[in-house]
Amino acid sequence: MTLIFNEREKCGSCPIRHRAVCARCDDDELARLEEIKSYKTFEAGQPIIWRGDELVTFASVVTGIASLSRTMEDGRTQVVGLLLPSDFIGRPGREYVDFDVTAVTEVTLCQFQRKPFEKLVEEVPHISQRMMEMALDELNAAREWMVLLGRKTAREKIATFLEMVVRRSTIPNQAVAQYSLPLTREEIANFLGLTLETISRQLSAMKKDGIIEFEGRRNFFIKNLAALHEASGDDADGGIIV
Amino acid sequence: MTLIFNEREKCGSCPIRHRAVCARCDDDELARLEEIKSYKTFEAGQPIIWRGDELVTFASVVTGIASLSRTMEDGRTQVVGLLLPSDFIGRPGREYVDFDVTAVTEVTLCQFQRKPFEKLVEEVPHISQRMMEMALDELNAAREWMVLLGRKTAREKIATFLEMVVRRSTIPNQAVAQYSLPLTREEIANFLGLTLETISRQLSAMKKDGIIEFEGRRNFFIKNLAALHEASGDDADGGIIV
DNA sequence: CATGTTTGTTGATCTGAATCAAAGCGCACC
DNA sequence: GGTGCGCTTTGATTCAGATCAACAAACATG
Repeated sequence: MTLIFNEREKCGSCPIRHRAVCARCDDDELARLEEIKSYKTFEAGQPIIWRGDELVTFASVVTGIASLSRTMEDGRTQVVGLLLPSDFIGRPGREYVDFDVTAVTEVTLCQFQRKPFEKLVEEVPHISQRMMEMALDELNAAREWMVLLGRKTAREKIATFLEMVVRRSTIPNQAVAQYSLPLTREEIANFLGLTLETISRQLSAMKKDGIIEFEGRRNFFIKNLAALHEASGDDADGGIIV
Repeated sequence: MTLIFNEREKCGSCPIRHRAVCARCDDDELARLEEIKSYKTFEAGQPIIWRGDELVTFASVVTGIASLSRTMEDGRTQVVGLLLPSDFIGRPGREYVDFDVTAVTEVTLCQFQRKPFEKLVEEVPHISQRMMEMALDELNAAREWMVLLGRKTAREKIATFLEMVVRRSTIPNQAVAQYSLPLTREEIANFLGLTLETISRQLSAMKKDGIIEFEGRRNFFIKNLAALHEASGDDADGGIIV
């Protein structure tokens, strides 16, 4: 459903396979990638790049979670996406960065130098095809999120968010059905277009309604998945039709 | 700024040049396009395709305006984008349609058969490159809109919308500075995540504040561009950095 | 050119979420 | 195992925008 939480793949040349890049690369192409790549780690909370910065490298998230956001002059901020392992950062063909990228947890990136990477995109057709597909997937995710932001109630927004966390959990430990919120209340609020108090209140309400159960601040169980889905405002099978 | 209102280009093989397709095509490629294309016209208000429909053709808007939207089970609807001449409809690699497409005005499409078009995308590298760029542009537009939907006030939303109309007007007749709303109050509301009453009230308020002046329902003048921009909540030059 | 129909305005009232304001809880750090 | 700080919860109040309800203006239609 979203750019948020994409499927992960292992890759020989790198701890993860960069979805956009190496899935169909031959040895020669992989070698070219090796030459222009480097790793960099950011601590939780650190900015990775700011809107308006000159774009000097592209990158793939290797571990951790980063957020893509925009902050207005008066401080209101909207998170427009989450970046998970294998997600791509950067936009071939642009000089400047469009949104702030921030490390939510500790984040390791695999960076690629801009010019040689752009050359690669131009010369290797399957890379631009893959990037097109990724961009279209993210576009769909962004549009789904527009519906959430524009038309859903606070409760529906949170239910949708929880469903997303459940659906995209790294380790789907169905046995216990225990999950973990990747974000603080405030970050969730900025992602859903609400305030942190509203997040807190709605989570409490859903707890009271027997839909979820918390264990500490981050960990939770789903006690009633059907009710959660019901509360999300999405039809039937949560956008399997998409 | 948005997918909405893209720059238009003339094209020999077609009343418009399909931004994604023919900009860099050679004669052979254009000939292949000719073979798989056909025109179709839809009346204002008519649905063009529904979410969930099987995707059988791609298309480029030739004339008119179409909207991309999602309607929830209870009727709440969110417009997630407007499609203008030269904008592309469809998603190579997908079987089904993700959002409803509706003719806002009378719309003429130039349609391409799906299979041969996908083949073309695979075989002609510059087409997938162009489509990637388009998708990335639209992604950016969608994310900007997410900020609007999630964090802007009613007045800011409408000011932003008016600015967009002004910036992207087909004929920038700066002499008179008269513009025309492409949508009804209700459509604007569904695009901005508001109700039609709020649109009407805010437009009246801006009229009272001497920012705009109406002539009939659709036509308006900007009396105070600086104030309009001020009201949009965007910084400095309206996202030229983007 | 009267008449119905759709679209837009304006007013009154309601309400969901924001805002303002304390507490409470967890957690890291001495 | 306190002590302080950053999160989180909860309560009271406000307010922007929704909702409900007329009415008016524009437009199409016979």
